[in-house]
Amino acid sequence: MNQELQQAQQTFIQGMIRISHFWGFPKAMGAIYGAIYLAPAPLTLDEIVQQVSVTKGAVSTNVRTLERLGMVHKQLQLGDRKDYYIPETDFWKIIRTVLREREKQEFDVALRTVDESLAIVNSQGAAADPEDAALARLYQERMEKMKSFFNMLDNIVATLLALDELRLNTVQRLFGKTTNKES
Amino acid sequence: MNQELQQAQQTFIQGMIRISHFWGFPKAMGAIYGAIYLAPAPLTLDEIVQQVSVTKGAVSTNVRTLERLGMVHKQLQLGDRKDYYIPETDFWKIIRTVLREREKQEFDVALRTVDESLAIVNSQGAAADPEDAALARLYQERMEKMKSFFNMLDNIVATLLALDELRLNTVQRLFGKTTNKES
DNA sequence: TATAACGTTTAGTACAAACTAAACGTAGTA
DNA sequence: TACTACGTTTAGTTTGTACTAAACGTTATA
Repeated sequence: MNQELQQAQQTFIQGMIRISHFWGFPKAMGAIYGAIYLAPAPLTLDEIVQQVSVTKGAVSTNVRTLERLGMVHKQLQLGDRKDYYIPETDFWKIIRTVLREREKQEFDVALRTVDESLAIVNSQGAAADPEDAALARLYQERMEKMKSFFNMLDNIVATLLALDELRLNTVQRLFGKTTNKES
Repeated sequence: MNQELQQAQQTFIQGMIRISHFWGFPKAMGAIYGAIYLAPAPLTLDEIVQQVSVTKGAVSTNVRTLERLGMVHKQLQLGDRKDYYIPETDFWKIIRTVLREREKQEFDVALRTVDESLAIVNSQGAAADPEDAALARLYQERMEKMKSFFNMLDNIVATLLALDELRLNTVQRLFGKTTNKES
């Protein structure tokens, strides 16, 4: 591989590291995905180790979560103990998997937590102290408001997840045309 | 404040802590927002310190970023050096501000980084080595693909930011009705 | 059966980021 | 003018987490 290509790859990987870090994922994870994404052929664990400078153990764990998120796929061959990794290049598919695996759970937790607090407020009858009663009403109102917001997010995500690839193409047509930032 | 209300508040704040942490914000930030969100009256810095158990310095810095994200608002009174904080309760407004302040920037950075790598690949003429030439083509193809994806995200975010509150009501009507998870 | 080539697990380390405690600057107040 | 009551800044500490290095288990191969 010549000079420019190597530099382009490294720059790209640096970008992936940054993005990964920003979204709260390990930096190595971004680097690894970058390497696999640009590879002309399926990569083995040791090849990844060589390309990004990270130990085998770290690559092993990171590549596993990448696979869990549907960002890479493992390819196995008979009579060969090596694992070969290829990138998932359909980013909409990735987003859907990540939403399902990671965000969805957390949305549900958020919903449940607010609900739990709300249940505590509701559990008490009319408070003796009128000041407490007013506070209880405020709590109910505010918590209900947040709850319905979370519910809405939940519905939006659920809708996204329900979209099949055909409809995603529609999204792409909707937002893809207006390239307002061409270089 | 009676027992149940206090417990409800604490549970709620715990939830905010968790959510904040999940989204990569400081935990104290979530707690502080939770306290302000449930307060029946504007809170001063020292009152916040008392409600969430965090030192004044931490509250000072966290409340500032909360204000920058449009999640709370500072209220000043003449002849009073104290700062009074009230919550922003319009979550769609918050999302728009956060997108603008935080994610938008990062989307742009991501776009630029990929663009930069692409520029390096394009800078070199046809490679001497045919293998390098093939690799260069792959890089171009893959990087272009990611670039257009980022561009699309950028457009979606831009569209969201352009939505005024009137249209957001439409979103709410669209996704708000189907409450599939009532408790 | 020993050896080499895999991926995984684990114990220890390094680092970034959030927090605490305290000093600080400033503006009202006696 | 000293004193008090604020919010902010800073130096130091803590903590969680991602990483390294190395041991490990397993499977193919000589």
